[in-house]
Amino acid sequence: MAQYQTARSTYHHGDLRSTLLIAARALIAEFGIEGLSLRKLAERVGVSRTAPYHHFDDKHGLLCAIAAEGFRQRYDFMQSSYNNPQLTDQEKLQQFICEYIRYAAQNPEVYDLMFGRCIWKQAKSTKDLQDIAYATFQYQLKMIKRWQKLGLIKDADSLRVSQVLWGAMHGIAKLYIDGIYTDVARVEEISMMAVNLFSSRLKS
Amino acid sequence: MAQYQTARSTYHHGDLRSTLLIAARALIAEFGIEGLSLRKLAERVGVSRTAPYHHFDDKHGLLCAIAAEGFRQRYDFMQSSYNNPQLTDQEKLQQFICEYIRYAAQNPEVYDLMFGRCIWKQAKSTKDLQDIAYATFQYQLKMIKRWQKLGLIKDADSLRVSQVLWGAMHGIAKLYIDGIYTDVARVEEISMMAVNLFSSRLKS
DNA sequence: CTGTTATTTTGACACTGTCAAGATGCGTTG
DNA sequence: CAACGCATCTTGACAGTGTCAAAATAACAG
Repeated sequence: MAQYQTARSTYHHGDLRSTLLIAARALIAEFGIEGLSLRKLAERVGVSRTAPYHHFDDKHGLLCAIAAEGFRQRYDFMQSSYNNPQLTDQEKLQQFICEYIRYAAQNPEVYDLMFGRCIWKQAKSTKDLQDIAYATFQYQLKMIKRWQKLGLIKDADSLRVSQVLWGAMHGIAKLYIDGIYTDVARVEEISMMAVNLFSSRLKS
Repeated sequence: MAQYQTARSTYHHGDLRSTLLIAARALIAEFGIEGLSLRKLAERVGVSRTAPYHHFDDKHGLLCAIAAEGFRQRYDFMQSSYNNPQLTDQEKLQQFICEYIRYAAQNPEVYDLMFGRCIWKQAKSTKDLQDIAYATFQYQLKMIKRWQKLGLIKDADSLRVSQVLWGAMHGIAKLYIDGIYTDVARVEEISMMAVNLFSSRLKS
């Protein structure tokens, strides 16, 4: 039963917080966000129902923590892609858009957590989370400004352009995640069309 | 207590199904989708907990019914806007985009129902619902093809263009609904930028 | 060794969706 | 008109859920 129990099984677990996070991600991958219950989680970890409450304020708090991890991961990836010297700027732009959507498609549950109402609609999203999320968007804005200077993207109000582009990526991702677009191969084609439409260097 | 009870309060309610739908929309507007419970709903309508089960398969079924209503409403609006002789084609395109996002912003809960995972991810979305949703997208595709012929939108694979545009509208709407974009005035500006970016007649 | 503190547990409460079985009354048929 | 069938509604029950309060336990500092 105690499948995720890492440390010796004394009364004090030792590293429960991170164990809970790992198990929670596994459960979410298996049953979806709706299917995650704190009690099931506690049972899997081999601990009592209310133990998680000493490491997270809330179920909400636990979800925030998972989302924050996702943001950090994405931030790192975006940065390393942008700084990759082997890519042309056009390729970076393409990779930015396609990888965004690909990440969302491959981590649907975490993505939903990161950008879903469950976290942002409530006023109580963690400060920690807000910071990393804001930084992520700022980085994206910075990249877009550079691409505009290079003439790869239409030169209009950078902030608004960035918001529309983000909207497009988010929307395509969401339509796939929520089951409206069902074919992942087509989503790739849609992504490429998005690259095409947002690039000002028109080929056709 | 029986605030939504319209007919005389005999044993048989008479028109429970539509009464439930009305009350459900009110509850959703008040507490959000997550905050809707069948028991609360039943109590408001002044009926027992399980009465709704004779009119809807499921809680899921009730939500589908509300979503279907939303689709019909949107379909009608889209059609009448497109057939409005007082608008130029450029204005129609702009209205199409802006009104889409405005509708979502003003009916966030119903919109979430219409396009959320809650309905589409489950395989059991009603046939009725699938039909009207499909028709809606087909109509949109038809409009876009026409706008392409008129040179208002870039002439590439219509289906893919349509999917990217839909993605953009959906994404912007979602980012607002879920509380990431918080200022409705800015969302209007973002919508206008979307119109600008998707129009091939560039002003700048 | 003693007391403080961080963890964890058990018990309990108010909710939720939904199934099974019984009660009620409308509508149609004999 | 009477009787039956069926749609409708109700009560009772069950297995879940998140979370609070109070008690139990172990680690740690003095």
